[in-house]
Amino acid sequence: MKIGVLSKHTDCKIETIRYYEKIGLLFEPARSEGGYRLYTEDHLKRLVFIRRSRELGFTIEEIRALLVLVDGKAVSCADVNKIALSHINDIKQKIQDLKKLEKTLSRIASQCSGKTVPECPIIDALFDTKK
Amino acid sequence: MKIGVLSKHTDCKIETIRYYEKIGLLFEPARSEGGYRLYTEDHLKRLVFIRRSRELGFTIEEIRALLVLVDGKAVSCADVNKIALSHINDIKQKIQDLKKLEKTLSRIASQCSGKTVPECPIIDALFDTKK
DNA sequence: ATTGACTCTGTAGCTGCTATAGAGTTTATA
DNA sequence: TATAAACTCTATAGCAGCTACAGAGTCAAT
Repeated sequence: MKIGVLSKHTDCKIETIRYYEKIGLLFEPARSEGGYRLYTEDHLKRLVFIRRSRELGFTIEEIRALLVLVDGKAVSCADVNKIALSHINDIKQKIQDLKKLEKTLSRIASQCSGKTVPECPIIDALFDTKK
Repeated sequence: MKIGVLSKHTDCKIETIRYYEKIGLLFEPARSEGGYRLYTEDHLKRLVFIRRSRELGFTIEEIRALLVLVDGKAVSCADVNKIALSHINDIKQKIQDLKKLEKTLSRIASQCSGKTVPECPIIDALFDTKK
């Protein structure tokens, strides 16, 4: 399977596939006589894993850690669970932060009349250090 | 006011202040004989504005747009409101996306026994293209 | 034989900083 | 007054996670 085919199967850009190889997430594939990369089903499976993990917001380093476990003979579910739970906590934290942000911004914006006037409560609020 | 003093007043690293100057958010200040930057109260106010906006998640380009309005003679509250509302919508969208993510991940992780066993439902789920 | 589609490597760009290196300047102390 | 300490200068490279070139070579079909 050439890189373009793999790319279409995984919805992953060709450059990104080469990037994953470069940073060591994907094993180097065999090459054709002319030097084209030739991928196997194993590469496809692995790339699907990587893309799915990225979709779920795992960082490259987290994925690297997961792949070490995958590559190990016996996967320890406890290790995997640890990474996943830590990631879930990160997401929860981000949601909380964003909610707070949205509240603050909405409060500020609600003071705006929307008319074209020389003074603007939003701008004033941004010049202000107080929360 | 030298850059170190401005840095302390605004909780903004020296490198970041120089960076803001380089990308045109901060006006170039006067210089001392030896070439040190000398800031005024206006610079301080403007930097507070930038930092506060960043805290609220505005991007550099959004801040650039806000500053154009600030620098204009009469601030149109309608224009400012437009930028702010668009930003609030971005945040709301991000919250929704993260919530969905968390739900999916939690569902996957809940299937994990946490024991050290050879098979792992989290890993299996990551190998799976289906959501 | 030639066209077109594909792939190759290498490098630079994106956001918003942060962190060096190596030099020069200012201020405080001896 | 000398000198050390603290500060600042410019320029460049690095972070994540890709993406987008340029310029060359390869493969498949006509």
